[in-house]
Amino acid sequence: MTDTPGGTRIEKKERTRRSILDAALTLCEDSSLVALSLRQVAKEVGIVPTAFYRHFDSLEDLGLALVDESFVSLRAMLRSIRRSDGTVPTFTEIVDRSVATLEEHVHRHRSHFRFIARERAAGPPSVKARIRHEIELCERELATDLARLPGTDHWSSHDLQVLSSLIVTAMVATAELIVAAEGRPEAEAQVSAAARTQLRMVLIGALQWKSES
Amino acid sequence: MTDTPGGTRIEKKERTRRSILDAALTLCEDSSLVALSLRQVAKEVGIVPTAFYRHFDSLEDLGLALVDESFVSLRAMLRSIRRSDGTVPTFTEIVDRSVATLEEHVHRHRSHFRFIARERAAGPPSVKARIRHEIELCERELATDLARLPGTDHWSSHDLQVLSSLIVTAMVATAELIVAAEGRPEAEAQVSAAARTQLRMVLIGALQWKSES
DNA sequence: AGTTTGAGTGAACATGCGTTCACCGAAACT
DNA sequence: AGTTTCGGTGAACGCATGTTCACTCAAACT
Repeated sequence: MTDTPGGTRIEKKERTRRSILDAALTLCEDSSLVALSLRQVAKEVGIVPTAFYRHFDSLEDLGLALVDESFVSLRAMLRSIRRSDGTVPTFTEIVDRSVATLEEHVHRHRSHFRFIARERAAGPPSVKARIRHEIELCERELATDLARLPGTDHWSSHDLQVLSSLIVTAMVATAELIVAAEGRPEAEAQVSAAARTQLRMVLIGALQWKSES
Repeated sequence: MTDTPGGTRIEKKERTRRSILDAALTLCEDSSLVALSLRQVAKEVGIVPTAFYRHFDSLEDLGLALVDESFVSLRAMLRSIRRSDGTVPTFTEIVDRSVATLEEHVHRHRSHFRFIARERAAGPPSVKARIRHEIELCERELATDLARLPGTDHWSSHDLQVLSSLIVTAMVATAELIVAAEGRPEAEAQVSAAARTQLRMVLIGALQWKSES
């Protein structure tokens, strides 16, 4: 296989593992994990099919590793959205900054986002379950963030959760549209403008609705 | 093959075609179109692999037919939501009726909904494109419905479209959750309660937001 | 220096794949 | 009655698949 010189045995193994993960991500780009073959991956990496088993028990196992990896970068995005710059931001600032951050991260980790969007719906059951679980964690994190917003003091955690899941759903859809708008900047600008509008509608609407009840 | 007696040649052909569509829908239930094999379908239907070509040019062609079929039932659902009972309904009534109708239709056409949800993200490019197009049509239909609601008179068609797409996104997500809650009535009740809350938040929020601008 | 470990090898297997082709036989036409 | 149409057949092709097994040979240990 293509060996960048570096020597210690575990380093070499880690390098091969990375190659496998990257190759798999590339190869199932326009199909799905369930349509991916072990031999295809091996050929792409430049190893013999059997060597694959030194790194993963099965393609499903590989899939789970890709899910974990993808959510590491997704979580980094959430953290950088959450990180406030000291001043207390307005709703508009929060919305603008969140959508801008989403846009940037979708570009930087395009194949991870595509992988999640695809396998969430079409992956092997265990992969789907893991993704569902990770997204639920994201929703919960967002719910605790929302709880810190002014005007939500008296909300039940259940209502926060419902609002949070609506927002996450809308943002996942937005991410998919950004990916689809790849290479058409004006289309992407439209998508992010729509996303900002939607977020504002939801936030203002939720607050308004609550103060009525 | 298994022949229910009926005789005229075109009837027989139509019956086989149906069997193929049903078999395909069943077989890719827990994988995807891209992981479906022609021989599998043929075996399930009880015909020899080559006979498949008498009905479809390729699996992709079959996929497109399944998309069309699925959206026929989806459109029926939208029509029955739109059909008013004469009286002018309140927002709450609209929301409750819409979610109830969605719930009922997801149950009645479970595999169609699952198919769309899956192939929308993982299908062959042409199938994905067709689904994307059909969903856009739904969004436009909904936008014209929203325009008939009191309080939206002065909205731009663009804003209506943005709101509409948010609602469709939320309802697609809800449909997926209903499918996932299959056979756990209390989980499903939670999902539909959350969907009603989300719809109310969005509608009230959008109206409020607009009247401010 | 000698031994163990373990990533990568390469042949072999049974199975499944899409597609081709010439063919059959009954329903549908003339 | 005679002919055409056409859904379904079955053998054959070359190729890709997942998994097994006994193997090599250098890095990592003792």
